[in-house]
Amino acid sequence: MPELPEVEVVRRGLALGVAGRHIAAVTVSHPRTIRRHELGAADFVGRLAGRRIGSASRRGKYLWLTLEPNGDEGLMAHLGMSGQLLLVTPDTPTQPHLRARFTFTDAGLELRFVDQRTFGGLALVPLTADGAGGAIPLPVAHIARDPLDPLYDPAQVTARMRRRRTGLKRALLDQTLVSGVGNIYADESLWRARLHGARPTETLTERELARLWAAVDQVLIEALDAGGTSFDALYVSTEGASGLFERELAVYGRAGEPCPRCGALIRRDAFMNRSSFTCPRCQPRPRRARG
DNA sequence: AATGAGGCCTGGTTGC
DNA sequence: TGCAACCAGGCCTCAT
Repeated sequence: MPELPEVEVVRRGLALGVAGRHIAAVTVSHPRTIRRHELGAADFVGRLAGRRIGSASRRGKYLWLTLEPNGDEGLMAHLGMSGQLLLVTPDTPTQPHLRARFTFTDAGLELRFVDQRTFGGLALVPLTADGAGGAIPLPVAHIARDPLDPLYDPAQVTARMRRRRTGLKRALLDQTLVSGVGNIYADESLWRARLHGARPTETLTERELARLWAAVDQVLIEALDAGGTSFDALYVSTEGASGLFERELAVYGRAGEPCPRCGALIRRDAFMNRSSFTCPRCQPRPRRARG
């Protein structure tokens, strides 16, 4: 599942593979893929042709390519659950779930958006000031900075978190509080910090939250170093490579296996129509639980 | 305003 | 064997 480390791997691939190149032509083969591009496929395709790509940026799980000459527009992408941005030779056979295709004037590798479950999408969007001298796509300007952002401020996130009246894991997954963390890295971070996701946010101490942010940083960086987590092979880099972090997962997807720290059996619980994995001994469920 | 539930999607897996 | 139900889950919309 693409969360922050996976998206960052893809961003790096795009920075190396498409920055500075001129788009020749674009084709869109599934309308849902550009559902966030309000003016439709013809507008999307027409406005991209001939544009030069500037840089590849990211916030949380969103990434975007700035478009020149003005740099005030961007091609925004979200991978959803199964989106892939692949750099392939033009003669590569059409993938079963190919949704969009970008060719370039230099006849080098082309860019393909492949997305089995179509939760992902592309849109051509205006960029707006991010309040710190940078730019951010207007539709995602409300997303919080992520832990790898130089301007990310854990003390501020701690303060906001303690004002919430919700459960810890729910808050950790809220992209307007801190972005980039999804179900896998939320569970891994909570396990490392020995916190249960059902802790009411207002009961968390500064010390506990400091422990959590340290764990989040660690998990994200280690996952990035491993090239991300390719839990069901739906996530790959621009070169088609799987990430290797799955083998490092302590709890996610490991129900019934021993906790790597204490040996108690990992449990799976339903949470928000999905799953949460915890160690019952390292992360006892609080008496006053929320979520 | 803040919080939470529901819906969108497809294909692999599971159970009958 | 065949079919239906289930599951993965990020994020948007809507209700409270």
